[in-house]
Amino acid sequence: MAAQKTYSLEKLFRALADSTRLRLLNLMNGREVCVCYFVEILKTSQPKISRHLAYLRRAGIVAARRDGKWMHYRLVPSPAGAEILEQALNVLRKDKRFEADRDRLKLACCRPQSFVSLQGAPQPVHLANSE
Amino acid sequence: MAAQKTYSLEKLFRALADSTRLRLLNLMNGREVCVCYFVEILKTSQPKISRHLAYLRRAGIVAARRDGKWMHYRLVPSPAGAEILEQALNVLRKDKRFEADRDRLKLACCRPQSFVSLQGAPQPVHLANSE
DNA sequence: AGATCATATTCGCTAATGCGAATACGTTCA
DNA sequence: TGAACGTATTCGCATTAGCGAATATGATCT
Repeated sequence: MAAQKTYSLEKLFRALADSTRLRLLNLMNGREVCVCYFVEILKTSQPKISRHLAYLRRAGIVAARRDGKWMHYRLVPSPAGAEILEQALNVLRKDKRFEADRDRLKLACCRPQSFVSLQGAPQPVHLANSE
Repeated sequence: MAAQKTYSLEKLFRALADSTRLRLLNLMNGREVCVCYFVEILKTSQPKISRHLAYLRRAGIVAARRDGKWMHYRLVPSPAGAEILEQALNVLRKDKRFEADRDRLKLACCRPQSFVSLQGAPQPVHLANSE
């Protein structure tokens, strides 16, 4: 349909060549997550998170959904170069540094009341179509 | 052994986030190739090729071997994040743009005499340990 | 040793990237 | 409507990456 100007693989790798974006993707692996959770878990400034999410969105890797004042992000089911992305997510799953992020996310899901910034925020929701 | 300062995955993706480097890796997939062949096939300046090869070498993805005045490059058997790299090479194998490079390389191997820059140059040699 | 060849590196320069700070936008609720 | 909240975007800056041109290195051959 759309003629891809540059090598799509290069575009994908560019999108993956940043640790903040990798951490975001890792957290989105299997669930739809609200921006405020990213900010809390990664302990990073909100504009920075937002910019990287926009980057991933433009790259066609994630999709956003508005829910009142909250924005939820999830992985796009089958973007171009999906095998690579799947493989990357699998590697992240095994990496201890990224596991720590996921653990903190789970903790925040269990006890959102102990995180000031998450009061009243919609919790991440597990996605069905992910293995 | 060596403590990896940055996320190794990020490093790998950075190395793959450039079309020249992807084309080089594609040509090295399964063979050890002399620099002059890269220059001829990619129709790119020699310093540019050399710099990108140095980048891949520093990233631990390829290794160099000197043979008189010629330098041969090949993929390192099992670098960090090998699954990703393998997957990437597989995607390149299916991509028509990259296939064209490989076709030109094969042509150059068959008829090196018709390429001025390849006179007397050692031909690419197929590697055993690649599937 | 000097010439030649293949390859590597250095030197500006330009363009792209990532960031914090500030600000704008869109929604909800009083 | 206006205040408050969550999120997105803009701005200015510093760092990095990629490039062509020139030059350096290392090997071979006379």
